[in-house]
Amino acid sequence: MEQNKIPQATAKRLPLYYRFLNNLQIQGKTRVSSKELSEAVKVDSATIRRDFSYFGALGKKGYGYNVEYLLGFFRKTLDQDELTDVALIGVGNLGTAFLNYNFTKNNNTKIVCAFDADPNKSGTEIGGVPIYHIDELEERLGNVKVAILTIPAMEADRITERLVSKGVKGILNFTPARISVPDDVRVHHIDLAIELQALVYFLKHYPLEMKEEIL
Amino acid sequence: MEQNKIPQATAKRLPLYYRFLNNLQIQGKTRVSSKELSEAVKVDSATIRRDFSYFGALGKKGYGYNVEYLLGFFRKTLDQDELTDVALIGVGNLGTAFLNYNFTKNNNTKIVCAFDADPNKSGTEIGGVPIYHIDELEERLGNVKVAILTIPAMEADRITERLVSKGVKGILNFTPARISVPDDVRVHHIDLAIELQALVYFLKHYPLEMKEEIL
DNA sequence: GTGAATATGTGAAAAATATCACGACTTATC
DNA sequence: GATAAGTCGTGATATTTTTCACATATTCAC
Repeated sequence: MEQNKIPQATAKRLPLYYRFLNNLQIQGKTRVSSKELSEAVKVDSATIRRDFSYFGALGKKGYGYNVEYLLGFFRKTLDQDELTDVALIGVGNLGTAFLNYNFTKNNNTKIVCAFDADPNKSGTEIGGVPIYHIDELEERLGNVKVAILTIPAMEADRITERLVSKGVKGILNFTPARISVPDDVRVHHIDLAIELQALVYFLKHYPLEMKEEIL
Repeated sequence: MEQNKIPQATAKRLPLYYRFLNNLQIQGKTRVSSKELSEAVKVDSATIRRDFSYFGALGKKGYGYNVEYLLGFFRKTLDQDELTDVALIGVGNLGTAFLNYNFTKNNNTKIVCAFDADPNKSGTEIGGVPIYHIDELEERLGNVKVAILTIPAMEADRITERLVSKGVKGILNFTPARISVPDDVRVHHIDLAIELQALVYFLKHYPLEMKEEIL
């Protein structure tokens, strides 16, 4: 809430910066320049400096940035200290990939429950996350505010409605369906087929430019 | 190559438009307005009209767009008639999700081969796609120009190098690693952990605005 | 200390993207 | 056919994002 004057483009890069700073610290590096960081994350160094500058003067001229200080700052900014609970809907291959991925390690998010329509999956667990039948969604969801949707497109609307009426405010939607939600619910779409098609389109129509990094 | 004057933001939306037009045709609709389309794909109607206008006057004032005509136009524009072969590297949960997803149905892309380091997977196939051992990459890859990377981050650099030296020009990178490639190779990063973190960040810091659709 | 090298932070400019708003044309209705 | 309603295509404008380029400050080597 503090300053939401931070451009969205910047906000989207913060987790990326955070992870690389984390890597640097693990490697024992104590300082880093915007140029080095730029090479690592493939973002223009001026953009990085600009991004950081929205939070104040975090670096030192002629020196660069102190890794530990910067990391500490971002930890607070990105709320790395409080864990956000997440629910996963749809335990197919994609859903399973999420469950096996240990988000908590580098992230402030944790998948606390998963749901699937297949009764054979109910009662089991993957990656330590219990899987419930989708019919139990309302009773098992608790106070979770964020959900990952990895179900068939056909069911997206119905499940979304149920999630929203249980108070979910953020949805990471992997289905091709463009779901409708109230204004106070945020949806990020990640459409794998479209990403692939867009890549192919760029390859054919935007020949060898000096740029990468479109996404 | 024709006109690469089409803005990249527009180009990224084309596959989305294409898919929804396809749905409309299947539903038997013959005409559609930018307003209707807008509601379906959650993109401002003026933006849609602007996007379309880069390709000329595709619609009719007072009428809207003819679904069949528009679809035919995009089919050509998006090269839906020629199939692009794709290789998949890394047959874990995420990779398997891709193999089971039938891209060819609505898309102009086809995964023709997959590779994994696990010898138990070599020789098998998933979704009709043969899986080879990663050691056979060079001999089995053939003339494939696009690859999907669903492997552990640690191996990203080495595999990328091998792909690039075999002539791959486009990589859809799902690893958290930011890979380095020559200027004529295009990489799109999709970083699942970062997407989730960004969503959480937006939820906490950008309270209930009237906008959705950040991604 | 001193000079060279390094790197930030930012005003200003550029580029990219999104939106407004309206003239022009089409369709539908009576 | 005349009127009303609907919708595109686009000039103009607004907004967002990126990049340039440099004054200013710090570090390093000797």
